Amino acid sequence: MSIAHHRRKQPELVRQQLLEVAARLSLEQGAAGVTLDAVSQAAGVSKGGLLHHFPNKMALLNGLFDDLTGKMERAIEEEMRNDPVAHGRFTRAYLSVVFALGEDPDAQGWQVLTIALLSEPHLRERWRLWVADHADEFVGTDSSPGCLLARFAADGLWLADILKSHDIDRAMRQAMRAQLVALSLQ
Amino acid sequence: MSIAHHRRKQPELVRQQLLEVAARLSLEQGAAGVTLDAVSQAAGVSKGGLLHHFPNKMALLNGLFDDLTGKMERAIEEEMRNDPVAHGRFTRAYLSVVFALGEDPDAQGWQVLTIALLSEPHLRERWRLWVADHADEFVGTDSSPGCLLARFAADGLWLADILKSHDIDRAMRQAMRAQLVALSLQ
DNA sequence: CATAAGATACCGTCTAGACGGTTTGTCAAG
DNA sequence: CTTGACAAACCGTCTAGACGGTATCTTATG
Repeated sequence: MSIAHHRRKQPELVRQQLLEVAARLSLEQGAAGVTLDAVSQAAGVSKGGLLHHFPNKMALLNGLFDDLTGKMERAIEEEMRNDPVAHGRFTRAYLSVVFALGEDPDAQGWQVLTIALLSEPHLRERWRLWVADHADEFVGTDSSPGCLLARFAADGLWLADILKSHDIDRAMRQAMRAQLVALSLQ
Repeated sequence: MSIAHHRRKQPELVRQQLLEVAARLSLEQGAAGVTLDAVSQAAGVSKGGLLHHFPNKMALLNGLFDDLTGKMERAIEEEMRNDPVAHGRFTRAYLSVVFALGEDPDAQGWQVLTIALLSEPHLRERWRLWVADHADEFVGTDSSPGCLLARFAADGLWLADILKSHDIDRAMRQAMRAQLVALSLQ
């Protein structure tokens, strides 16, 4: 007899809400803040409702992971399509996405979430696989020391963005990006 | 009247044990594995004993953090003393320490622990401060784009070491390090 | 140098609450 | 009228921490 029982059913929307809320909570309170109670409550759904969409907590975290890597994947593919040079193409797309991440305020949550995910051993392994798979796929064009270094530097910048430990102005960012792009061609 | 009551008291050793065990647990089971019960039991101390040395869980985590940054600090100072060139001296010391970290199998735990620590918002803030302080201290010699990039790349490599996502052979590592040292002089 | 007095280093038990998950029930849409 | 989408109550386990007690260590004093 609750309100939620009477409202229009919209499972896909609720599912999305749950993922979004879980991401926000991990941003604000760290990985420990992502509890079934907290997530379901903040999403305006009962715990039973949450567990209907994700049969257990791991499934929720995996869903989060899939969501993130999916977006990343698409952004990278998009960038690669617009790059005529084969050598280092993946690396440049990667740079592009990571740099964009640091500049878009919307994407902030995205980043801290990644840290939270990394603290879960199972998800760390999944990420390892993701990276290894991509390194493998583009071994012909993106395995030079220059490309590797460029991607490492991008990761470091991404980490710095998360921690907000340096504040780097736009000009500096662009200069660094140019230098890394040059590295990717090397 | 337990055995432990009668054994020789050795507070400093017990304290060290507790920190060591906590680090090991976070390595093996992720941040969630670091519970007062697990740590105290694995260290052969009662939970009361643990809470005598560290009045609450946060104090234990802070202790871990202090331990790690302390070691890092000393290693960096040591390296800096042996570097005659002023420009980029801190960056090169940083590179040296981070590269050494990836090569020393003993230091493996060190790394994963860092991830676990980063998932705790309070400790993430402490790390941010650590980085910002050092960047500030050496702003005269280590704030060029080259130095910044070199340190970012080192962080990226460190992340890769944690995830074991790439396996980079020794020659490649040395080549990359040489390139980053060159960057630090730029 | 012996020893009493206090400080320090623990131990073992207990508790309140949080957490992941189960079960049972209710409503609505096709 | 069956099934998918939830709600609500409940359970067992785990966790952080409080607490009171006991054994060892240190230091000051006679």
